[in-house]
Amino acid sequence: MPPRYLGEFEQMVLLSILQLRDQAYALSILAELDQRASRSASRGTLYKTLERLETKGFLRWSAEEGAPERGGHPRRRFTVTGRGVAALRESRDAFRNLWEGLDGLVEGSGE
Amino acid sequence: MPPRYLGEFEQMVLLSILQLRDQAYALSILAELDQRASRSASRGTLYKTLERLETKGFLRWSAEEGAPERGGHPRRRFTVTGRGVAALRESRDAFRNLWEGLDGLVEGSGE
DNA sequence: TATTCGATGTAGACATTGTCGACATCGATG
DNA sequence: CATCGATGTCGACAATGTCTACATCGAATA
Repeated sequence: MPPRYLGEFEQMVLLSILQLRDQAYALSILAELDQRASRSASRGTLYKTLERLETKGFLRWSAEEGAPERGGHPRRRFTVTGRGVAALRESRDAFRNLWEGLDGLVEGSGE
Repeated sequence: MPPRYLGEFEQMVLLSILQLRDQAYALSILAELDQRASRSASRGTLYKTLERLETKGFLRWSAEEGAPERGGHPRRRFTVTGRGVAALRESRDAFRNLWEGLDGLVEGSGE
């Protein structure tokens, strides 16, 4: 039975792809992650996650068409599948319920 | 160097404790998780997470004082530390930025 | 033209987190 | 005394997070 939930980083990656629309390439995902979530990760880390996410059917990719083809490898463009979006939504809802009413409490004086 | 981020389940556990205020006992945390996030987990899973969270300084616990003392073990009451709250806040902010503007997109027609 | 650089991606290893089931304690009940 | 219920502890293993090599190939450059 495959895992039922998305890990923390997996969610971030999926969300970054969604944000980038048709510009979701590995390197730009890394930049998006860094900008929006102040989260830095190596390319290896990202690719591993991308690979697992694909295996689970949460994302797809296609080699960039009619593109400059500058490197030794064709650049891959990633897109989130419907299942991926659904998983994201479920997780978001769960957290919304868990956070309900806590914002003020958490924003006030600590400890 | 200890890990910088909270895992998905760790966040949920911390949030459940916050929701329960002074009623955060292991079994009630499990119930809270199930009710708010439809997330079920065994006691073993929860205790392991609780133990790791404590090691990282994100939560504390105290044996229930002047209580009925019904079982072989004193019941433990959990509370989130200031560091725990801060970690939660950071994670929440990161996700807020990542979700920015995507709600509509995700709510609409799928795939 | 040989070297280096930049943009990609792959592979393998290992650390952290998520997950359980089995085991143990002890008062209350049958 | 055998069970049950409320607690916790342990040890094993699966899933996720993370990095450092390593490899390719066009372009820029020495």
